[in-house]
Amino acid sequence: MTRILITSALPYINGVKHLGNLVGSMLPADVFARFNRMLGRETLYICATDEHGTPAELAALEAGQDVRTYCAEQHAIQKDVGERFGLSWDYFGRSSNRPNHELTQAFARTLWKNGHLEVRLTKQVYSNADKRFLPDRYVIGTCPHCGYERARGDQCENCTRVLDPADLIHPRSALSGSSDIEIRDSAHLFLKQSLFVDQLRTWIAGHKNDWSALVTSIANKWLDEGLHDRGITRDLEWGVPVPDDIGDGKLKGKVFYVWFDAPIEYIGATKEWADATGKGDVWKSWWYDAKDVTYYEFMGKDNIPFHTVGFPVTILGSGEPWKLVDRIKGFNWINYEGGKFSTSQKRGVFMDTALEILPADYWRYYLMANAPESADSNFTFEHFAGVVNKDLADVLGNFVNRVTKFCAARFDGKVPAGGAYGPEEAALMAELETRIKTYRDFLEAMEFRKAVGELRAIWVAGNEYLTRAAPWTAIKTDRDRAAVGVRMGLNLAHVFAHLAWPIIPVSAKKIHDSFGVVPDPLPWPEGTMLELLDQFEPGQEIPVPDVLFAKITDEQVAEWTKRFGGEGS
RNA sequence: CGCGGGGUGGAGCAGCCCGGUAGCUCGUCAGGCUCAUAACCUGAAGGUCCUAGGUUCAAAUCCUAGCCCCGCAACCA
Repeated sequence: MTRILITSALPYINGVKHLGNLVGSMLPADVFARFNRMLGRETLYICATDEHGTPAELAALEAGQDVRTYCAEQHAIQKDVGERFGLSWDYFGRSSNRPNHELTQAFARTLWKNGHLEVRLTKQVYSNADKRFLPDRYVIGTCPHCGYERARGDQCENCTRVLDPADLIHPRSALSGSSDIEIRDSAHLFLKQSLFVDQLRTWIAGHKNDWSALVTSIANKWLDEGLHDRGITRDLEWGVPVPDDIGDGKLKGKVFYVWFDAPIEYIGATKEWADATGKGDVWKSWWYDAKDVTYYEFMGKDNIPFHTVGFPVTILGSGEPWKLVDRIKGFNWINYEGGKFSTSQKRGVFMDTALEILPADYWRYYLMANAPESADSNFTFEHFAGVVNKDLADVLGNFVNRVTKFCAARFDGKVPAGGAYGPEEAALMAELETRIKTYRDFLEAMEFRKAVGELRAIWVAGNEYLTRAAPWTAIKTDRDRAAVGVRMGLNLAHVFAHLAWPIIPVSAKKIHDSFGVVPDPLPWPEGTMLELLDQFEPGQEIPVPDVLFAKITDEQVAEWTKRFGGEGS
């Protein structure tokens, strides 16, 4: 049987991620992992913090902390908030941990041995004031083309021309503002990506039908523009050191570029998982010569080039049977109240503050129902409140509430006996059979927006049925008829919770608590509709659960819009 | 001519690959029901499918040109 390996793009270490980061990677990966676990498939969902690179060093500097301490602290924070969001990763590792160091160095050694790396002398900007090399974007100066005074070293955002830091007039450090900078020669390792263009093209073409247009078009774009050889080392302190046996000693004190080591951490974190759970070498069976594994990656569109070109070159270049990704699920952006989410400007809703105002399931449902799959989508508190109130509170929450309350009022809160399912129930079961199949197919295809739409339609079918069965009317003349309606209603609530579990696990569990259902993960509801919808023995007590979803008020919408930097702030 | 995505009733989306009288959710209006979180159910109104050409018996769907919005543009992650 096929094993399912899932990774979501690694969240960068510099602070808690916002909803835009979440919706494109970790959340859909989690939903998909839960879905696969429900189906009884052996599933491994791996994630980790991406900790190396200049921004981490700078963030640590700003926080007044040693970079190691900073990363350790931020990792703990992200792990905690992720878990509180219900992210069910099997392991949440760290790219700075030992397994990734070892694997990254091993991959580099193999690439070196295979002749795919070479040492080149490059010119790097060094700031004497900051005592560090500056990446292009941290050098600012006057644009030689248009005279714009705040042009960055890589590009002038005024005239959009691509620049070299050496072109800038009056170059200075973006960190300290010091113009005491110089150009130094620095040796670096380059990965000869250009050798792999044909292989990549064939590989990508082979996935034309199972990757989205977004993914293949971005991948092909990079190939079409000509794949440059890529520098994979940096003049930094914090990172995976280049081993002495690579590059004839010319690379002493350098580290690998964060984009070289970060994807390898997918493998590294799997080893961390195996180490932590006493599984020894099992980690390797997921990655090496793993023909029975289907590997899924989830990411925002900014990450696509690195997963369709960068990381695959590392794998292909090794010449070893490491697992290449099978299915890539790419997402567009989610914008915030008409603008961009911004970590630096603290604009938008972040995972930790989101949980301060509402439980995770509200966010999980909304984000999956509006996942930016075909185009960028826009988050507004108004829209959010509308969707949550309608779908979660009115359609699902109210359904569970009305059926359990009626059961409590008229049947002592016990599954009623009497009567038998008839044509009305048969029609409902026929509809649900189709819809549940459709829902499952959408989840299987990672079409989350459509899946949630179908889930909602399933809930609506329950409300429609209840209106037709009208046990509150039937009970006046035909107690058995009313009993049938209530029994079916209770069974529906139970099945609804099952189906919703991948998306809103906490709420699903709340419903199940009333029905005395305990397994975790829950099995996917298999079997005939009759088996599914006639599960409870008459007489079983069904307590009325607390209101599942409180409605969001207009006042809250106004307050949150203001508080989180929306329009008018 | 840098690249990619998008432009469909008031809002958010599906349909476009494989042409055949425009579909879903919200919102609005009317009705029903009264078990329920003023909820649920039924029905209705509302669209030049960005623009202009072209192909075709027939185009939201294919082709051409243009306009507008968003993102990316590789050593920033």
